[in-house]
Amino acid sequence: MEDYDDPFKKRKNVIVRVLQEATHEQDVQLLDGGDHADLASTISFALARKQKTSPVRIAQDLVKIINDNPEFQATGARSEAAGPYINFKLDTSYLAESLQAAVQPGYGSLTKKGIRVVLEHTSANPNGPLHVGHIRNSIIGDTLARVFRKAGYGLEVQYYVNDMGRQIAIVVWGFDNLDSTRQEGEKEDAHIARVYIAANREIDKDPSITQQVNTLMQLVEHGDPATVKKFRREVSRCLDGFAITLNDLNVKHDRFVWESDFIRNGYTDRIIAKIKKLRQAQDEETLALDLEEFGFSNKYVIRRSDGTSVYAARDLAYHTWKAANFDLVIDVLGADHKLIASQLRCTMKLLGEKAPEIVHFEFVSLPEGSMSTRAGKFVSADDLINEMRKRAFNEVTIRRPELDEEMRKSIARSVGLAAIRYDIVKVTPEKSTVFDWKEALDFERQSGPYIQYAHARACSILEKAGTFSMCYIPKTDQEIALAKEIAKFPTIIERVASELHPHVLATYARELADTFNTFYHYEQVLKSEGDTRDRRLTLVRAVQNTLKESLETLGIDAISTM
RNA sequence: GGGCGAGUGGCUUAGCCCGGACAUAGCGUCAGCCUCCUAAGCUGAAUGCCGGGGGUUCAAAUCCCCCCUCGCCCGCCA
Repeated sequence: MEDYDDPFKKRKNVIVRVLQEATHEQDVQLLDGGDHADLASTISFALARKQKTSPVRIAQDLVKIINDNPEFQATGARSEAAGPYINFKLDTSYLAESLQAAVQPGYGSLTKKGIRVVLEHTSANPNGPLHVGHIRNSIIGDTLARVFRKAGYGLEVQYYVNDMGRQIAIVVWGFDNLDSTRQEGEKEDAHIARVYIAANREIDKDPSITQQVNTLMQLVEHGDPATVKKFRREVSRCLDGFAITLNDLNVKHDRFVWESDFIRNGYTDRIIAKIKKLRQAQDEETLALDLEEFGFSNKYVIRRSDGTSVYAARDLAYHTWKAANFDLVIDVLGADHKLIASQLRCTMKLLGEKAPEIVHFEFVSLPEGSMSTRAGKFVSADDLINEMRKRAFNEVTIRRPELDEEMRKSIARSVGLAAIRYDIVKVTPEKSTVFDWKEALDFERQSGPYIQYAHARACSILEKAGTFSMCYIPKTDQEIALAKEIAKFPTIIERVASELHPHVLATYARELADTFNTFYHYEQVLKSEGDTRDRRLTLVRAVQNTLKESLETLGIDAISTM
């Protein structure tokens, strides 16, 4: 893909070509030079084997050839041998090019790709409020959505509403049979959870209730108007509650897609008909797929013996619809969906359809064990948000007592949100985590507020600076270090979109803030004079803009004072 | 029992796909820094057989095999 014309990558590509020419090797991957250089090559080791010479000798010879190459000279880079390693050091021209891009609004945006992507995330069952496990899904999903937009993809974000599951039938049974009036000031989703938990307790006491729940499920599948209406009403109320939470988290969906629609519009029947024709189909009492040849030991059931569809059938119908309308399908799912997601992917391929890319994240548990809506054992996202805002408000009041209350409240909302989103997105999705209040409420060092603070500092300097002339050539070590960090941003966006790893962006934003804080400590900006002042102010403008773009891509407010 | 994921200083964590030059950072501990652009900050010190054992390689946290521990999953639930 021909993205944003990255000044660093441009030079790297030339060096790769020159190196290929000099060595007659195809595979000449360059690595990060660390402290030694901008880029480095270890090709000498491999050549030493073939040529039966010492790698040190080879490195020395190669450096001579490379430095004589006119194409290489044009990049402004120079190469030198350090033992067997070949180090490449770039001049600051690429930094100047990067900085010019970095002061522009929207820095980091890549060129439009003309690829339509559908991203599904959150999709929690509407049987109780979102908890800290669900919002790991929301925050990973929403961050990826922001990255994909920035990376130039056409994007639609969907929430798949499971409105015909057993859990919802239990909720409906609860409203029909238990004392279930809403309490004063109770949020809709919390109300649903209370009834759901109570209904489950009744079922535990009297298992015969299960029959009544089954009846409700059959009625809804066959489209009984009164039952459908009840299901829709409770699910909608729960979603109204979710909407408040998601809005507080700065998480946005473009469309809510209802599972039951895929029964009504005939998609599920159609997919069942297609599945029947597969060689792996077993159409007996139930309709199921035998996927053993693909390594699945259990049957993948599509239709029950009573003729009703199971979740898998509707999910296949939904994914077929997505595959038909988009170029790339991405789902963000919890680790508990790994098996069924790979069965779904396998089946989609058998049907000749585009299989979704799945981003799995591992579980969030509590110190006392795993969370359960059914058992009422969870920390709700709403509680977390409220606690975080309270903490942030206290903190702002201590630091900025002179600000009026409205202002402090507004800052506290942004800071609280930053703390939550960053705390969750900073760790790789593959790692299971234990929710820890103390850590979540931390506003220091590796936190969202820390990055916001660096941004606010930069804003403050710029505000005091007044007008200045842009000067894009960094000079001192601190200036160069900061410029190098700023220059990485577009590559980071590209990497996150291809690896589907949003924590990479979180790490980058933190490292950028670190580098700026160090710069801030060592180099005077406003008190410096002439070219130096212009140069440093240009850097501050570039870092401010890059921090802003990074924060906003993380769904965090880039506030200018705090 | 089988499948998937994780195991990195006291705690949390990056790097692993694509093997290279002293393993990233934070918390905590210790020692410093506000007549200086926002101290939600900065500097320095101590703390690592990168879960264990084999192997491949000039070179392994990274690749391969075995084992151990933890999490998730293996339903005519969703």
